[in-house]
Amino acid sequence: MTTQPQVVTRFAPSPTGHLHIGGARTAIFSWLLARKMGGRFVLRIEDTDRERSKQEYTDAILESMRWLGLDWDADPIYQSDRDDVYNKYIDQLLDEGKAYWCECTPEEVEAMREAARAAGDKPKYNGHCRARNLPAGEGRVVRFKAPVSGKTGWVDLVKGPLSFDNTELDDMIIRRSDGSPTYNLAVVVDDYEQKISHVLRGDDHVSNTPKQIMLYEALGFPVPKFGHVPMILGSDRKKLSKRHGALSVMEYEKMGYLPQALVNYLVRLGWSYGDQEIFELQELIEKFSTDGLSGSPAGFDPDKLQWLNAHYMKASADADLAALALPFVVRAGFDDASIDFLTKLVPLFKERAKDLPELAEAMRFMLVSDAGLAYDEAAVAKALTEEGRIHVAALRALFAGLESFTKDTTHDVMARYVEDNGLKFKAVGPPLRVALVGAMGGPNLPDVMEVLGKERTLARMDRAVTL
RNA sequence: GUCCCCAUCGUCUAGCCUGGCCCAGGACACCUGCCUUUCACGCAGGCGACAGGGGUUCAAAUCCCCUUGGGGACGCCA
Repeated sequence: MTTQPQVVTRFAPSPTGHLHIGGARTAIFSWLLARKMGGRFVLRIEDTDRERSKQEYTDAILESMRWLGLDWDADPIYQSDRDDVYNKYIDQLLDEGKAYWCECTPEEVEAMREAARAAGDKPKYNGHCRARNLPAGEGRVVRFKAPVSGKTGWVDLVKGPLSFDNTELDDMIIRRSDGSPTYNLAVVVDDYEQKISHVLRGDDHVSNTPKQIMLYEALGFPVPKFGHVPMILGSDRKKLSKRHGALSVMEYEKMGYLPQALVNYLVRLGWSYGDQEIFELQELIEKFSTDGLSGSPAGFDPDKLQWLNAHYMKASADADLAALALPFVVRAGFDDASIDFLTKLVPLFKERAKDLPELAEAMRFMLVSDAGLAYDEAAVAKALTEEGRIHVAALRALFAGLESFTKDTTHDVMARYVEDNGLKFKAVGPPLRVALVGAMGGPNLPDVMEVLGKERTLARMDRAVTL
């Protein structure tokens, strides 16, 4: 039986910072494509920049991936311990006359670029050492002998047919003077060795693609399919980058967003499936296709992320949301809060918050001690009038006689009280609310009382009438 | 400067490939109303876009060209 060539995608971060949302989005797309096609998703740490790469960033990136729910199929490979592999291929290119040693200094090359720029051309290396047949030597780099005519093109998964005139490209360095490979060489070698079939990456890589295709061809490797997803723009329509407002995935976690909300938001930013907005992870895998990817850049909209976050909070099981909220509750000053109590609180509050800090804040009046409850002055003035206090006191007496103190029994007591005295609910609701909550908003009173319990409910009412 | 890409409501987008069903649909945000003791949720409405100009065609958001605007890339970074 014949098998389809397996789909293998990859995410190849460079550990020079945390995983930011742009990187996270391409990682998600790549992961989705692999999962959808029943293929493999692998990781590669591109740490050839020895100056800026840090292990702690690698760890943080992997942690963010896990948090987002993206799993990978093999241990990540690190480019930093593959120099011999790269050199093997560089030597091959050298042997075949497809690359050459160059002794031009960075300053000299810069001068060439300046000259080209001045002439209105694209800044390029001028090929000074191309035909000199220099041997290896201290301080020398290896350059790739790029074709000087013709075109290099491919059919992009996102943008369709794309092509570049080879005269646009120069002889790129593939091996630095310190012996390490440069990005373009290392990517090609690794994508080949990891058998990557589909490369999904940011738009900022399109101009690297022809260079890489040349390398694939020179090396005799099959060329994978490429798809370039547009950048994420900030509110000022500028590219979102590490130094320009791109927040890291970790920061969203700290701000109290749920991973599924971030994933859903990021996926919909640049990808669509008809009019659908909400996608569970499993559904995303079923419905994802590179066909739905948009070719135009998208602006980041924090409001919509918030809306999705609110949605996923509402959709969460109470206990799960309670666990998620716990750290935020602790941070709000209640380090003795228990998951059990929070689990009872969550159903009353999850529709009233868009993120975890808001949730913790909304629950504050339930978490705080009865004596420590803060009363909003305006609310007290408005609802705890003389008449209001009379109702609170009367209700207090009725509640005190209750055997079973549940939302149903307290509700019945209130209903009967209102009816017996020919009142409107509006006359007793607000004063009771202010007595228990300290303010005018919040969940249904019977729900609040049930969770608070009889003792605490009465304590708050006692305190309120003396205010 | 050179090359590449992109262009539908404020934002994300559907529609564009395979012109007519689109005087353009959905979502976020915003506004109004309903529900409710309150806040929120929810529900029902509303506001709001085919960048401009030329073509092609009986017919263009959809195809072609130009202009404008935006983005990206031009590294011994990735």
